[in-house]
Amino acid sequence: MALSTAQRVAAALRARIESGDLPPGHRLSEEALGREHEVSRNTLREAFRLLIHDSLVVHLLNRGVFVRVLEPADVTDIYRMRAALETAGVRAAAHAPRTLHDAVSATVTEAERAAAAGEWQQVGSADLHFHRALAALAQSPRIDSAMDRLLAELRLAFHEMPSPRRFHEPFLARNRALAKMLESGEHARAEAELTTYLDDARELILGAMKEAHA
Amino acid sequence: MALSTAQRVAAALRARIESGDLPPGHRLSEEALGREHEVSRNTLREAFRLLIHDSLVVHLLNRGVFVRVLEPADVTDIYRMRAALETAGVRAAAHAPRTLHDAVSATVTEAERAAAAGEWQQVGSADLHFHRALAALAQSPRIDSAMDRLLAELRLAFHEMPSPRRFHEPFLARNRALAKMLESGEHARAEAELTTYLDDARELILGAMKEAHA
DNA sequence: TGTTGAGGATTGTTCAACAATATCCTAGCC
DNA sequence: GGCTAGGATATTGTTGAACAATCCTCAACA
Repeated sequence: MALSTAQRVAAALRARIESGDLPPGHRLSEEALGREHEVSRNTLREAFRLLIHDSLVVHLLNRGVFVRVLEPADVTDIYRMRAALETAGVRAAAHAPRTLHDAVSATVTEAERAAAAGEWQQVGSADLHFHRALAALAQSPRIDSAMDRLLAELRLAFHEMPSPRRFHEPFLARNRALAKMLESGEHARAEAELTTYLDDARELILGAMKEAHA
Repeated sequence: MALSTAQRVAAALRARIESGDLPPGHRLSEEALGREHEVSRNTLREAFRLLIHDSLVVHLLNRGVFVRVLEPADVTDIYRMRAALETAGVRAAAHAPRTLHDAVSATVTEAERAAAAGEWQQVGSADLHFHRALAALAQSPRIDSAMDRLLAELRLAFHEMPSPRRFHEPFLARNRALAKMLESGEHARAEAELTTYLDDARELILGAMKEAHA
């Protein structure tokens, strides 16, 4: 067993949350989930703690854990921190090894292939990979894991998106452009573009959220 | 019951770690500590989880929990992420409300007062507060809590510092200068100074660590 | 209509027993 | 002498249970 039981259960729950099987706001009953996944309450609670650390769920005393509901303020906040981490990556691009640059280009290609196939869900995943690769240019394990957590949170907001295509399509070309700027060493321009890019993306998500709740 | 047994034990362990009674790298035996603190292993494990969240200890599957030991690579990494977050704060300084700017100045004054009193331990705390205040200019709760965790980790490295005064004294004036640049709107200059500032601080810590291990 | 309180359901805490795993020690081999 | 295999031992992982504390529901009541 390479993974502990709690880690295994946490991974399963994470998948169920990200797939929408366990929707935002849903309460995770200890008794029900313990029965479904065939683990004791103690182990399940340990799994919950792992998810809490990823802030995929929130814990309310004596009330249990709930799948996180993303408020507009959360989206704004997440994009602020993303901007900080991805900017750090872009600024360190000059000192990053070739493998990390190649990884950035690879994610753009991945997104373009998925778009050509009409797999807009996959385009979304590739887009997240692209931004993770940008932050990875900073060569910092702590930045990497912080990015992973942020993007996992953000995935919760995507559930409210009506049309993945309408959201992701405009960014395909911008991702490619950004990757090209990094390749050619136009770091200052890349940094400026990244800022407006993230501002635009944030506004699109906030707009969609407002629509969904109206 | 205001505090659970686990919280009480966690506080006791935290004190023992910070006092050096439980040195970095030391394994926290469930059986031994359970006997000493007169709690069951399960309760002790709950206490461990609280310490893990503060990253005061690390958990290795089937091997137990160990008092965290900071490697030079960790210090380098922490400073990379600090640079990303504090730079984000400085760049957002123009849009930050007055109260946040006042908070920055207040921490500088706090440090100067402690230095005048010869309380170099307090100067160290004030310095951490200063950097937290810088990051806070970004107005992002997630950045704030990430900074808190980074600074808590860094505190472990301070244990290896032979002379708090020699480390902190040179930065008193630089903190004041940085605060002044922000007040007067010299954002670009503040950003540049912050970068070299953090590089210098990192090298000082790395040097002290190398000395301690030699 | 709003409030109060009993009760039932759920989580919080702790425990001790059993299973799974790592570590250490010894014997045998090169 | 140094090294590897494998079994004894020590330690952590997991479980189910018991009990306490808290929240929620819903009916009775002012």
